[in-house]
Amino acid sequence: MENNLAEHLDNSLSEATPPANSIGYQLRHLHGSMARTLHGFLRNYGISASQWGYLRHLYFEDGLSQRELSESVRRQDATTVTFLKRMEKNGYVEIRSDKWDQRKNRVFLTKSGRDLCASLMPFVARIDDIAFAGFSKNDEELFWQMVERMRANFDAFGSKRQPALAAGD
Amino acid sequence: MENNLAEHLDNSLSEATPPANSIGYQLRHLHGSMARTLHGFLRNYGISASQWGYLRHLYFEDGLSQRELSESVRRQDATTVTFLKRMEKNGYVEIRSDKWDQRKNRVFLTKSGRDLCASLMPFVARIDDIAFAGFSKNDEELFWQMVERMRANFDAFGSKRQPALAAGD
DNA sequence: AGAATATAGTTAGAAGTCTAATAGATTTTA
DNA sequence: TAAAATCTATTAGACTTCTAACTATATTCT
Repeated sequence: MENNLAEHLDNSLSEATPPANSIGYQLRHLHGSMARTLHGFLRNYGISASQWGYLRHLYFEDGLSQRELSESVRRQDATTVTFLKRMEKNGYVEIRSDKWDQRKNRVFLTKSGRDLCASLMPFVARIDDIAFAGFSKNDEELFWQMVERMRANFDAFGSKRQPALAAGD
Repeated sequence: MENNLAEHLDNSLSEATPPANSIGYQLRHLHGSMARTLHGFLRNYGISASQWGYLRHLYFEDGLSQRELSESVRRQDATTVTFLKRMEKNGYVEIRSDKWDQRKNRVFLTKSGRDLCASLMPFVARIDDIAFAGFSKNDEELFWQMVERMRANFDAFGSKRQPALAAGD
């Protein structure tokens, strides 16, 4: 992949793009299909895809503060509060106030939460197998690189952002 | 890309996958970065990314029934109702009852809605330029193929679905 | 024609997410 | 040390989306 960002952007204040050709539409569509499949796996356990994201992270690393957890799963602090309330009520997580810093809460997976994750994990892992079915090892690797590259492109654009489109132009 | 779906799935009731390696996490992350960028473009116009999806579709094809519109943008009928109420109030769309079938409404973009789309379109089109910056034409093409393939994989799995994981296993 | 079925759109209610404002705890600075 | 700034979590309110139940209209079948 060559890196010709500037040029690439310049020669294309492009023409109108039909929806189905846009990255936004396609990404959303793909994400939707994936989420539906995941939801199918989790439905019977009363766990949403979003909750699964939290639980899985805690399965690999718990004892995080709420802030750290939020960042790990890329959601806002406020969203995490909602998640924790529900999962604590269900007995899957436990929240203990940090010993040295009274502001912080530490989030732990309970035995019950850990067991749940362990039993679900192999099934959920199939999501990835389904996604990449028919991909060569090489293509799979390439796909990850592309996704990484693309995300970096957006993030780079976001940080050195132009002074925002004026409204009414 | 070879098509060895069945085999691929069989030899992998895989081990636990760390979050950051999962397609779910990565897709959501990428989609989030993209959506934030899009939101930045639209913010000053008081249009959400979701609304943009509807408007853009109508820009290319209006006169659809609500049902058809919902399917086009892959949202539920109920969601479309919410969208239409707001956009009609803002004067961007107009709803006329179908002449031959009283159940149906036909959705049209107003002059004002069409102008808005036209002025936003070139900016929003940059989203795709940003996404693919640094990609060769070939890589871009490959990426689309992979996305298409992946989505097909999920859809295929969804339709011939197993009798759903029993709860409590 | 009249009853049963199907289709289009709406409403109600729940869940998930975000932003902005707030309260409490800790650290920095004057 | 006291005041100011910063950090952590929470609350309040908005928005988007979904599912399920409902209403109105059309179509099909006997």
